[in-house]
Amino acid sequence: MAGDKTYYITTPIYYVNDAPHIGHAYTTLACDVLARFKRLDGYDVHFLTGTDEHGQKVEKAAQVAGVDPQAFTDRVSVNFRELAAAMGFSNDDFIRTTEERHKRSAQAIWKALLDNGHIYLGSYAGWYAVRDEAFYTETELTKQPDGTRIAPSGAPVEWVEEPSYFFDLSKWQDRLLEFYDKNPNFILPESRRNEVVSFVKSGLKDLSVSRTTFKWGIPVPDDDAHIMYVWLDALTNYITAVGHPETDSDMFKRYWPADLHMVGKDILRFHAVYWPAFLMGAGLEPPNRVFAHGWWTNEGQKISKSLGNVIEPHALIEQYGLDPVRYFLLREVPFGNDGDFSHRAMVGRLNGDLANDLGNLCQRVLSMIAKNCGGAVPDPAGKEDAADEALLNQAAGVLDRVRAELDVQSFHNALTAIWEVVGEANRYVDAQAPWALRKTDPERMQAVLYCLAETIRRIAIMVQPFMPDAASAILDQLSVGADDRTLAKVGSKELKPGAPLPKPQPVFPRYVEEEAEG
RNA sequence: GGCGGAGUAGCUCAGCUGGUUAGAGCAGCGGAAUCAUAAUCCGCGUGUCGGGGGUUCAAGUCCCUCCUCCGCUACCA
Repeated sequence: MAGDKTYYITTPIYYVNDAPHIGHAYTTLACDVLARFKRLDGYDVHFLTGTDEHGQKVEKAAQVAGVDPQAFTDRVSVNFRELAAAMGFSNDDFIRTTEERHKRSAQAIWKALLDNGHIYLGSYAGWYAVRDEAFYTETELTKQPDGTRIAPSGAPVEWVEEPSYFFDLSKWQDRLLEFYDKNPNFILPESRRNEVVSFVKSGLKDLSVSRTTFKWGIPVPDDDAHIMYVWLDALTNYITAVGHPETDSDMFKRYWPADLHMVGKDILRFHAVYWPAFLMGAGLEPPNRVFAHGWWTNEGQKISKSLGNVIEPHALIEQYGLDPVRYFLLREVPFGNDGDFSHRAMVGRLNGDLANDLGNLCQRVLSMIAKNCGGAVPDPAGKEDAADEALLNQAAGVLDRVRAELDVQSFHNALTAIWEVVGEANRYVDAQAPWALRKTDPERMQAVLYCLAETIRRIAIMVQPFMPDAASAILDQLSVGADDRTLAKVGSKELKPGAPLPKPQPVFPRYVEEEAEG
């Protein structure tokens, strides 16, 4: 039913064992804004998120909880669905790697890789610490005076060999470099791209893609002694969700390759190196882009469980409101950079940008209309002048900038561009002084208020992807119909003079500090 | 160690292939206005553009060097 423009965007699937925190919310939020924007821009969007449920950590966590792994993941996976609901995310699907559709898909990609000669059985050898149940590289180890080595954790290590299937990653170096070269925006930001390119240039080793030391995973086809390496399993979710292994299906042909995999910088390599190699090895196209965003600190402090300063999305929403939090996360920090979350900065954005600039703009204009125009859309009645056209044109023209910024995931620049219009509208109010025109030239006052209402309408439409509820509240107050809120409506005068308007309501209440004690 | 990035006003940052008196937002100070959520608008910055050297008619913007900070340098995900 939708048009021929499609947009497939994914979050990473979150490791189900983690408690949802600001990082998860941030990643999915960025995708949500892009998905919403593209939908408003006429795209057929598929927006995927989900949970990664296999692996040794989950197996152990389930053991500790005294339940079987499936029951355990059934329980904790819900936490991420609740996060999505709380943050207002508009994902079209929520995938879990323990679902049957995914098991089929993962085993199919394995078979394709095997059939194409990219997977072989060998043995994995390395320094293994029994106590940590982990392998370590030579460089991570410390040599002791007696010649033995110990892990960073202090655990003794031993040289062990175990059978393992390998993916022939070493053969993909040139093809990956060629791919990066031909697709300069495959990895963003550019600095991350440089890191990946230099990593690949330094040489690739074949990748162990099966495990025999634990059981909680997808069995390797025709060899139950092995389970698939969690990353091969996990990454495959992106194609499972669009119908793989039915690569001839309408869904697969429609959405693959994905337009964007959004990831945190910590998992870039898996997405920018392994994943395209896996896909090409299986005869499938790599995605169009992987964007690696940064991390948040809390009041200048690195966030960690041991410091106890983890930021919970629910707590933020509770304290500041959902839309202000969404706005802050994408406006405060250039997307791609690390950023700091502080109460002071949050309140500054909320009271400054939202309550004072946009919220008050709406309130002052809508209440003047309510009081002086009979609670209906004002009638410009041929009293428009050049200043009006200038403002309206700016409001219409900014859409192209917003679109261009979002196409490179520059959320902060997109918002800055919209807020330039907000600022211009506030200056226009002061310059036109409709409260004075009320006595001297009521018809001109109507034209001014019409221009402002129309400008606010355009702003609100563009704000929708970022702050769906607030934007909706503004558009409701302008009596804009549900079908008239697309980006296609930004550039034309849509408000009908005389159309009745509801009573104005403040959209962004100021944040008032609790009384300081003492 | 190797590779890469960064160091610009109190704070957060823009400044593309070198070219008018180096910019924005926030914070601060002064003023105007009163429609509005005491919100808005206007005005105010002598910044060694990390240090030093060089190329050029001209450098924050190119080259060399030094200092500081950060990221990557593979198999827990």
